[in-house]
This record gives sequence, C-alpha cells and structure tokens, in this order.
Amino acid sequence: MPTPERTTLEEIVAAARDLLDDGGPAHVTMQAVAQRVGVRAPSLYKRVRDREALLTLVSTRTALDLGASLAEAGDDLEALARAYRRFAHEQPEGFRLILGGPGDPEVIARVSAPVLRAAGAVVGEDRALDAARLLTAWVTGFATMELLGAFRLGGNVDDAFEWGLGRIVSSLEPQETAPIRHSGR
Amino acid sequence: MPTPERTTLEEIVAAARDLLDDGGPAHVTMQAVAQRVGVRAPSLYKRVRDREALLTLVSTRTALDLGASLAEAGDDLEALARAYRRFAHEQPEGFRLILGGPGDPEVIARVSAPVLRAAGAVVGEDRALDAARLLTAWVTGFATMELLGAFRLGGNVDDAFEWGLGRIVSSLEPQETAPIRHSGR
DNA sequence: ACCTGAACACCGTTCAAGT
DNA sequence: ACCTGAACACCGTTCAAGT
Repeated sequence: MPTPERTTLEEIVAAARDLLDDGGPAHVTMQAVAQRVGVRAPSLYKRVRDREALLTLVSTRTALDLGASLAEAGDDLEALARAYRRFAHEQPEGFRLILGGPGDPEVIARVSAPVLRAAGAVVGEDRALDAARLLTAWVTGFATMELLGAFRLGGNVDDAFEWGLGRIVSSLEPQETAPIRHSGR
Repeated sequence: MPTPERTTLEEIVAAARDLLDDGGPAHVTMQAVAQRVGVRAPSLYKRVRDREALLTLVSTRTALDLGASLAEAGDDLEALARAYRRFAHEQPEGFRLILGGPGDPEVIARVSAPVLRAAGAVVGEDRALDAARLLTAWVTGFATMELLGAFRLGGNVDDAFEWGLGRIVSSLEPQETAPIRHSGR
C-alpha cells in the first residue's frame, strides 16, 4: 500500500546547500539533511544514491546558479567578471565545492557560454576561446586567493581586482597590437 | 618507565601526504596514517591535536614545497608560472588542499616571495604587488580549471597556457604603455 | 613517557519489516 | 511505494592501564 512522499529531491538538495553554506562539506551529513527535510536518514537513499552523489547534485545546482548570475550580468566582459567574483563572495562554500570536484562537461559549457559570447564580441570568434579562458582563469584564481586569505597584505583588494581586470580586458582589446610572445617550453 | 618513540611527527605527516596523493582527503584517516607509520591510531594524538591539525600540517608542508619549487625555478616570471603549473599537475591533491583551507599568512608570504621579486624586477617595486597578484591569480585559476576538467573542449591546453602567459607577461612589461582603464564599481 | 585496547559518540549505508 | 528502526562497518577521539 502506497505511502505519501514526505519529501522531494529538490528539498533534499536545498537542505544540503543550506548546510554547506554554514559549516562547509563536513556539516553536510545525511542525518542533518534528513532532519531538515523531516525524514530519517535511510529515506534519503530513495532519491539519492549516496552522500557523494548528493554533493555532486549540490555542486551542479550551484554551478548552474552561477551560470544564471552570469547570464543576467549582461554581455560586458567586466560586468561578467564582477558578477563571477560576487558569486564567489556570496557563496564561498559552494564556489569551493564547484572548483573541487571534477566538473560535468555539459554544466561547464553552460556556465562558460556568457563569457564565451562576450569574449567573441571583443576579439572575434576564433580567439574567443583563448580570451574567455584568460579572463575566466584570472577571475577564478583571484576569487580563490581572496577566499584563501592570500590577499591580506597590502592595498585595497577591490582596487587590485579592478586594476587586474582593466589589464586583462585591455590586453584583449583589438587596438592593442602587442607582439605575441612565443616562449619555449 | 619511558617507552621508546616508535614514530615521529615528520613520519606521520609524510604518511598523510602519501595517502592524500592517492585517494584525496577522504583517504587520510587516522587509522590509515597510524598503520603506515606502524602504530595504533590513538598514539597519533601524542604528536597531533586532531585530524584537522594533521591536514593543516600537510597543507603547510605542501605549500612550502611549492615555495621551494618556485625558488628553484629562477627569477623569470614565465619560468615561475610554468613551475607553479607543474607543481599543480604533479601534486593535484596537495594543490587543492592548499587552495581549500585558509592559508597561514607567514607561509603565503614565503611562497609569494619569488614571484614578488621577479615581478618587481619587471615593473618596479611599487607595482610589484599588483603584478605578482595578476600573474599568480591567473596561474592559480588556470591550474584549478585544468584540474577541474574545464579545459577539455577545444585546442591544446599547453598552447593555451603559453598563449595566456605571453599575454599576461607582455601586458606587464614596461614598453607597453597601454592606457590604464578605470572602470566604476 | 609513550603505547595500547577498550570504549563512546557519530556517521554512511543496508535491509527487513511496517503501512 | 515510501518510510522506519535496527543493525553493521567504520571513523575520530578519550582514557585508564600497561611497560
């Protein structure tokens, strides 16, 4: 005889995200998640294979949220970079989780799309990938090091971000015909 | 009556690093570490406060190794960037661990020193910090995204690295008098 | 002074039994 | 068809007892 469903996958993932936000991955226990959605831990295994799969779901949803934030930010490279950094500040644990595990190629493609489009508009289609990678790598590293606390010594970090952003973007703009250096490997 | 010491802190940290390297943080259990150094788990608590403290030690040692690799790499910005990336490839788990937790300011200062010195030689003392941050953020992000698998689609990744490196470094060199863009916040 | 077995609390996961 | 208590394996940590 059927029993009414007392929770949903959506609720479970949301609960896991909340727990992650305040306490990091260690705080995301199956029991804590279960309690939050009003169920016992074993019941979670009806919707989720195991804890690792749940964390992967959290990572994917968080990455898609990042993608949505970027899509909202417009098609200006600087606006995209600022939105990316803002996301890292607002959801540091989620940001770290995304960067930690291996990423789902499809999700990566979706998140990258806005940056790729904006980059294409500036440098042309065939350099778009290189340009997008340059900017994305820089913002990713900047936010990571900020979260790490590596920028504590000296100067205003917001200014450092804007300075670096200006450097990166202007190095991409076409009127700058800097010689392309080929250095040996 | 004294008992001979059957292990050392150094041995314990080395064992934890080995376990981290093949299996990630989840593989670093107190029991596994203990077994590797030939002792029972409770004995570890004579040298280490708890598991978290042990992982912090591993992070610190790994970061100092990275610093040593950089110091060996010379005082060329491009050589430093390549050495940094090589380290991330050789010890991906250690690299992720360093980037994960909060960093010890003293360790960060030590690891940054070679990049700061090389940057100062190129752009002068007063821009050295900005330049070092620009390069470090980019390499950190590049390596992180590589480990994530975010660079799987399209093109040779080594070439992308060299291309980006050339862009970054040449954007720093003094003969390039690109206008500094100030964008609003 | 260090090492150990035993014990405790907690966690992930399985499963038979309930409805 | 979903939910649960009970159970199991495993983990981090403490501590009294050994040498």
